[in-house]
Amino acid sequence: MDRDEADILKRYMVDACVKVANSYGCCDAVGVLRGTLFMADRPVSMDELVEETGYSKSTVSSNMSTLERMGLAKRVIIPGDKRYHYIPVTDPDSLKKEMIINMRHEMQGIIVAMNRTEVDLRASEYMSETALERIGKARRFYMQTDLLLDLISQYNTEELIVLLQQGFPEKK
Amino acid sequence: MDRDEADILKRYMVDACVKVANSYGCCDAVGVLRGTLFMADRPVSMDELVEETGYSKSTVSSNMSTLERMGLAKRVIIPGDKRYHYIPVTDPDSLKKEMIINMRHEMQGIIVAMNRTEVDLRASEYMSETALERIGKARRFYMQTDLLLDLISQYNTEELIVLLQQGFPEKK
DNA sequence: AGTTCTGTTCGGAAATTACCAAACGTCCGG
DNA sequence: CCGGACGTTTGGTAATTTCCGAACAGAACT
Repeated sequence: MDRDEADILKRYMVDACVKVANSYGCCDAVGVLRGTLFMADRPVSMDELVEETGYSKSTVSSNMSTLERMGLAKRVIIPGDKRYHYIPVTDPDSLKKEMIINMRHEMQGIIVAMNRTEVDLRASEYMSETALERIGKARRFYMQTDLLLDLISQYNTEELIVLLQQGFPEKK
Repeated sequence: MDRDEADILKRYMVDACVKVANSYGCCDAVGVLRGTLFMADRPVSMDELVEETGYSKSTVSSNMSTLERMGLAKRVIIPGDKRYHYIPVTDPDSLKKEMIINMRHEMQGIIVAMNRTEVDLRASEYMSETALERIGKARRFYMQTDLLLDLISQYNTEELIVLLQQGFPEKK
């Protein structure tokens, strides 16, 4: 297969991955690399990624590191080849786990901030009831969401779908 | 309450909001404004936001628009005042809805890309079985997740927690 | 009509980021 | 101990983004 053909085949995935990457504040290269990796039919070495994406070696190196950190790519060892090779992470459980970890991290950051703010507020002579109440309400939301995410992480997606589709036992 | 006192009180929330904003690829100003708005004990006009954040009017204007677009702030009308006033969105249902919409949007973008890629792949003379299989597997994951998000959006958080905590009826 | 008080948009300056090429460190096989 | 193949880190540059001030447009009031 020639380069042009490969580029045409992967363009939609690359575009979609770039959009996702951007929505998380990552640069285009992360998306391009993710899409390219996804469309490869075998583990890909760094030079091949350089070749296929047109980015420099250093750009590929650093952005593959971020993809790895995000849990979207993994290094594998090819016997008889001392270079690293990358494969995309497509395993549903890993992807789901990664998504949930990220979301919980966000929740927990906000919860910690709210706790600290509440302490400050109560110590302040200008203690605002409105602010305290708002913090209480919002914190309850974030803590509930965090708990929900924890529960969700204990089931796999199929189980969750079944559970939610059957819903509550009918109350007569 | 003087400015310094207010700044101390809101610092944790501002920091946390900036972090969240950055993780979504937004600039600091979005986070600062969100945190400031959250800590206000009444609807805030744009000049007050200018005053409290130190950003210029134009910066506040454009970034408040993005906060509104993200569903994190809302404009309200104060009778007898022709200026706009902002309030933070803290309603759990709205926040949850917004989160789910964003995630589903991401899922659907990838699904569309995969569908198009599959068409291309099947039409290609170099049709890669590996790629086809990977797309099938991944698409199933994204479609399932999308369905799950849809189901999740039909319950409120309390209901979901109860449902998942009781789990499946014990099978003897 | 004109005036004043809004908020948005525009153009440019400053700061930040993405990217590349080259230098560097490291690991292996001789 | 020495080359050679790899991947990472660094320094500089080009491009992008952020932000501000000024110009602008729209109400509401006189």
